[in-house]
Amino acid sequence: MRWESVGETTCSVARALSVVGERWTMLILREAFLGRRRFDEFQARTGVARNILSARLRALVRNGIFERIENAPPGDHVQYWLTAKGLDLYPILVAMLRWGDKWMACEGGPPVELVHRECGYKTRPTLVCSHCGSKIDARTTTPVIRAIPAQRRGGASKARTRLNPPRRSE
Amino acid sequence: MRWESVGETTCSVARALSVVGERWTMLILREAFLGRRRFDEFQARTGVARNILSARLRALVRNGIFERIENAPPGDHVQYWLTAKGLDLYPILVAMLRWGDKWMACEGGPPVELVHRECGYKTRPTLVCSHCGSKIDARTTTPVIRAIPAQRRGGASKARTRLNPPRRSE
DNA sequence: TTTTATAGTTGCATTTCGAAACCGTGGGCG
DNA sequence: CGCCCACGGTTTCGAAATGCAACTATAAAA
Repeated sequence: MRWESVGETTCSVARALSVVGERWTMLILREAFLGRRRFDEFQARTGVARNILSARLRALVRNGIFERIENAPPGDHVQYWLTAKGLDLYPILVAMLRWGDKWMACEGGPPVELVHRECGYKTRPTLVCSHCGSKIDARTTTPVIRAIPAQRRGGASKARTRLNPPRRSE
Repeated sequence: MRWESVGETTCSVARALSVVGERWTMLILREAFLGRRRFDEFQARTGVARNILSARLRALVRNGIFERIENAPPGDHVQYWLTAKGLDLYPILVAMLRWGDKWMACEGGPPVELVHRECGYKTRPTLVCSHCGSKIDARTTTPVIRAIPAQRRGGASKARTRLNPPRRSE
């Protein structure tokens, strides 16, 4: 299977990855969420090669993540603005930030912290249940398959695996 | 800049991406969170080529995401178990799932839903502020840079960009 | 003994990436 | 006018990653 066809799956994760799953794309988006909007800014901040950046930006515009604005003041430069669809990628970025902070920490603590402007305090955004409001993790959540996602091979006989969420001993 | 060196950045997002940012990796993890543990299961479910899968699994084990267990019952097969570090990637996957559900929806609604076992209800996990508990998004949060992340070029004079979070008119 | 299942590895054609050079437009300026 | 620079790319080309199929190794089953 080629990577380009993961977006044609019925899986929402795969579809999301078809938009943001390429190398550099999330780093470009990181810069966008930090307020950068120009080609050369993205290039200098992320270190991505210019041709790759060009291709990624084009794809992101095509996928409705960025809006490309020419002749934008000040200076009439080209600018890339996050759309509502793009802004909505924020939780993915934050989830990566939090995991990186926890498991790949630099010496001296996380280089970026978030402030929640509504309450004014530093925040470490957390995933909670939309129903009961308590914290969510892999152990306390069960996936329920609704549509059968196109079995690749027919072999669903005795080797059928259970769809239980993972539970380790530790 | 080569992709392999993004993990040496001080940015937590980049460091996270150095572990889960390769093609196929998140799809392999999706299957892991669905309870798959075996090589051929991952292969059949994701459609990734076997050599690529082999390389990804090796890297994930090296990075402490999977634990590789040989001679595991039943059947003495090799199994890949998520470690605590791996299980903690769940919010990233869920964030992608939620975004895909919202913006790349299939006809007929999302193919997978989540049930929160603690409360017993279907849940759509949401990111909230760890301090005040209200919903978080890109508009209501401000990043604060703590350590200066190694400027690539010196040009931080008048062209210095503001570090404001993006705000669109729409 | 032969077949099957599992977990890979190998070889090779194709695709993508990465670095640097180049290009086109527009402005500032002497 | 003629020159230089900033910006936003594109082009070129060698290097690396990917994708597919075939092959291997090991152990169990038939």
